Amino acid sequence: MLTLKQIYDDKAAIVAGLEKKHFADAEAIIDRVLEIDAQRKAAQQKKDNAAAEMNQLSKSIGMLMKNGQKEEAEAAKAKTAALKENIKALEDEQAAAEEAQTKILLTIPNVPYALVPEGGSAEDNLAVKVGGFKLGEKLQVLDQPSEKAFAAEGAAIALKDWPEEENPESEEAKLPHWDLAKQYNLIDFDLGVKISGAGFPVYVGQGARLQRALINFFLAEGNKAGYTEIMPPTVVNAASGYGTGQLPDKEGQMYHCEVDDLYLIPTAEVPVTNLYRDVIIDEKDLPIKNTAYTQCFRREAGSYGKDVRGLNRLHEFSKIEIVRIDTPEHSDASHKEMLAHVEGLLQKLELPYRILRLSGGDMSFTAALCYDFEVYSEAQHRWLEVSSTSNFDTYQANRLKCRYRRTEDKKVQLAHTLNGSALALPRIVAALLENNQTPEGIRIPKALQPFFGDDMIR
RNA sequence: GGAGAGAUGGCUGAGUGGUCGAAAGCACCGCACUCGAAAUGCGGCAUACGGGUAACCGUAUCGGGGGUUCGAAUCCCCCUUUCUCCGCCA
Repeated sequence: MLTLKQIYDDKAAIVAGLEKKHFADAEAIIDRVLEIDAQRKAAQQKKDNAAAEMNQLSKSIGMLMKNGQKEEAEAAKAKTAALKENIKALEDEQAAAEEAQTKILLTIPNVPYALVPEGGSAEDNLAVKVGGFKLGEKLQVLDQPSEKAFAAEGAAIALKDWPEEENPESEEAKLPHWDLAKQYNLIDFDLGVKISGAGFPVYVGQGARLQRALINFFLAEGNKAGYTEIMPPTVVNAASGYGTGQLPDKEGQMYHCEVDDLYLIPTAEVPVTNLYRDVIIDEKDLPIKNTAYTQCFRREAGSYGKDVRGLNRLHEFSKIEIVRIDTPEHSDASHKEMLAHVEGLLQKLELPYRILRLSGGDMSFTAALCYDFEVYSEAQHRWLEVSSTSNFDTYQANRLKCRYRRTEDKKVQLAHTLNGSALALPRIVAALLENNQTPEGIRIPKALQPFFGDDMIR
């Protein structure tokens, strides 16, 4: 949720930012918030004054009682009734204004950073780097350290100009992962349908072992990079849903246990970020770096077609998330470290990837700056999103009331929150199976072999 | 699931209707003493919102919500949660 201070400080910038995010009627809605805010302030002033008067009166009644001046006390008491009613009315007025204001603020998305490309769709996303393959003459930033590549703005390509012919296609024909899953008996989709429904695959034998290997590999890499491992609950209350912004924005996308009013998490971001809800952190403890593996649950209402085939889109899947809490001054550096971490994972898995800076219209509701990582599926001939790594600036922190105390002046202020997938399993598995198939079996990348316990799925 | 006892500031912990936003101790910060440190002494030390250039002032907050009362940390009701006992159980 945006802060009122952000709006008061630079309304024009906020409105422009919201328009970049293709948020309709930005100016009118912001004006409405300010209008309600004026009412809120007026009501509070009146209420505060009335309450101050009441407090004075009550105090004097106490003194009079103590001194045995009963009649004077009774006279004073008589005056309180009207005052009390007035306070109640003003309190209601203030509460109503606050509620109306919050309700609107919750519907306003975060404001994108200046770096975010203009545009309303995925076509406008900017490919800023590729790795694991060469992209002709188009992107000359290949295989460079992240820091440098992200600085090389000139080399970026909007997806609408992406040279499809340069995609890392294989010479020979490759089977899609749903065929491979059957051939090697790795995943049983039909059994999943029987016991749960579509989108709940059953991993079997080497398929299940591959899941475990990837989870352990990702957690081990996270640990190596200094992230603290967290194992949170997979079910959260509504307050946590609001804290990270899934509610009310994505109400229908989460599984909801109505009897207990609990939600199945769509990502570990929710419980792990909410660890810091209503917390004031010492600046010296920042940045906080956590990683967590959880199962993730998404209803994915409205998805269809090739997007949901095989492992491409599931209702339940495994994901390792990295979450950071940081100062405003350092959050950008944190974000870059996270990007480098995710990139490193893809390199170790020897997958061809591209990194996209999402356009204003394609970013999530809560993000200020977001990069997607996609890997190329040689059998499906398409790019699959495997990570989304974002900086939320103070947007989540404001809802969470996640603040930190600055060392220098002891001031309390909102922290920045960041998170990213590192990584989500299903599409990684799809690409691994499809890209590494050989006549002898499916090759396991070197880095993963110690975790899988073999160099090949046979 | 049943019964009982709790939930107070960063921590410990006093407070059972009237200057209680809250004693005291610890922790922390500043100053004094000291060559320096320890010890000691003095002072400071919550958050949000509103007003004010500011000093500062007002309001709210003692797990959360509602109620009684002129006045609630204190009394009543509901919820959450912790502990103890019983039941059930991986």
